[in-house]
Amino acid sequence: MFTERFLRDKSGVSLEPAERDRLEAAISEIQTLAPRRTVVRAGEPIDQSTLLVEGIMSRYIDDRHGLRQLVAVHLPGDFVDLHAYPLKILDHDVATMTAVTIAIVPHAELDAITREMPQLTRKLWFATLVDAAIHRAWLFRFGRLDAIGRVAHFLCETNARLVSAGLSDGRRFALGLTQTDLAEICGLTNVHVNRVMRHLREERLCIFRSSLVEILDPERLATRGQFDPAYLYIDHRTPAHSSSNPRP
Amino acid sequence: MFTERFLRDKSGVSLEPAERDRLEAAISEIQTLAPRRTVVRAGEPIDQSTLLVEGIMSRYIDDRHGLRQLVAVHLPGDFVDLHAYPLKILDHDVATMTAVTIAIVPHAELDAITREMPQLTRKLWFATLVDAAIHRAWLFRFGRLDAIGRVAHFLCETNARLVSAGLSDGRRFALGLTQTDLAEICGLTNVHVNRVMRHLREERLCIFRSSLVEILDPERLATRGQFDPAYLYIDHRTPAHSSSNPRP
DNA sequence: CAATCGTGATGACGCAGGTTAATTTTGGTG
DNA sequence: CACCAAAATTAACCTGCGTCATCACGATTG
Repeated sequence: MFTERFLRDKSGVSLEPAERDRLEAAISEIQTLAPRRTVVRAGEPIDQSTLLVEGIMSRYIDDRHGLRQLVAVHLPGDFVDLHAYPLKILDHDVATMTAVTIAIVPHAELDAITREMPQLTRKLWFATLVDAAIHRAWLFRFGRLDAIGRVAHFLCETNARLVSAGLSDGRRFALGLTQTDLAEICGLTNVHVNRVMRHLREERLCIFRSSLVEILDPERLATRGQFDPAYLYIDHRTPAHSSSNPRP
Repeated sequence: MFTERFLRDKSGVSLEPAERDRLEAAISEIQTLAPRRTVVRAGEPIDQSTLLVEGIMSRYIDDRHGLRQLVAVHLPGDFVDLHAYPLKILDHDVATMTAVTIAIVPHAELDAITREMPQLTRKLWFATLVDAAIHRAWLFRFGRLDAIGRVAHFLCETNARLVSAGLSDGRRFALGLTQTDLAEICGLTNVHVNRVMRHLREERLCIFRSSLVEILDPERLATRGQFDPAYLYIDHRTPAHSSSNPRP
């Protein structure tokens, strides 16, 4: 079940068994990739999309001098570049951050789905719009929050998404990112991210150890980052999947 | 023809006559609204979407202290909150910036369209994804550009979109925004936007006069803002609509 | 026509975060 | 276990932009 985490817990769009089966059948291939590999380049026509099964991926835009701005971070269950199906050409690159497992879905299969299953089509559309909502939250983060707030907001967001994927218990989760990665995500320098992490540590809000993030005080961290999870469209009627394996 | 500008010049998704007719038929109502009115509030369920016919609208997220971060600016032809159709509840507010004319499309009509016209559905989906691409360009603007670059980038973007809507000749366009509006858009203070405008004026790049924007040197302005219009998905095979009325 | 208000313009000053550069710690590997 | 590269940490210094304050101008309005 490679699509197991896709749209899991999303409000009002949980997949019917038939829809999930159809999506599984649409997968043409499973791949594993090494960390920090570019998967899709901006401007090149593509005819398939990538469902992230395991690991972390990113989307970014290069500036003129080769520095990059991350515009999205993707976690297991995300349909990373589903938007490439209607767009055909992307405005950004897609890359792995950690080692990953991905499922490839050819656009021809999506064509068939849109013809035959309008309800499932609307759910796929929904999935791309949650990504857009996350873009907007990032815009808020950049425009309204200081450095500490930005990092706090990102950690709250990632925690909430990982809880929904069954990969965090709400306080501790594995995240194979460096402080420099965090800096690219939050639009800061790695030096300043380090200052921020020290602050969060001394305030007993959060400890970041590259491989393990530990949120000591979720509520205060959320307040500091003005984090309100509504934009993630997570259905709270379904409790967190305690059956899953939050990695220590 | 209220939908006349919708998806105009967008690469590969121009509407068939039958599709345009269907969309026109889906409009339940035409409204005119005063400037600076909130149209949709975050968190409230909605069952209709708004097509902007005339004027400028915005989408924004409030912070805890009531300050707001703009996350999108919409121009004539934009389907402002089409994403509310799959999402049902929005993560942000929608408001007018100038006086506007809007067309209301009930979600029940969109239901019918998704059931009956999968090709048109894909084009509607496409339209929401171009908005997401613009979000990403804004993230780049915030993360990688200084104040002058941000304003330059926004002016280039707006010019390109207005050209495609037939509302700019590529050098001059009407834009009913104040410097304070620009500040909210670019994540700056109005004071600093004023300094930026003086710089752009003195460098002979652009003159901003609230009601009229005049781009003196499009190429250098684009360079200064690292502006590459690819993310707008405008089809350049179709030349600008010289038949339309760029307002002086 | 005085009063008010929105918009634009400009100067003085302070600070959050960038820049540069070293040093230490960590984790992987032969 | 010695070695090395990547990551984390810290310090010293600098600057772009925010903050606060004031002033000018044109458009409304009583």
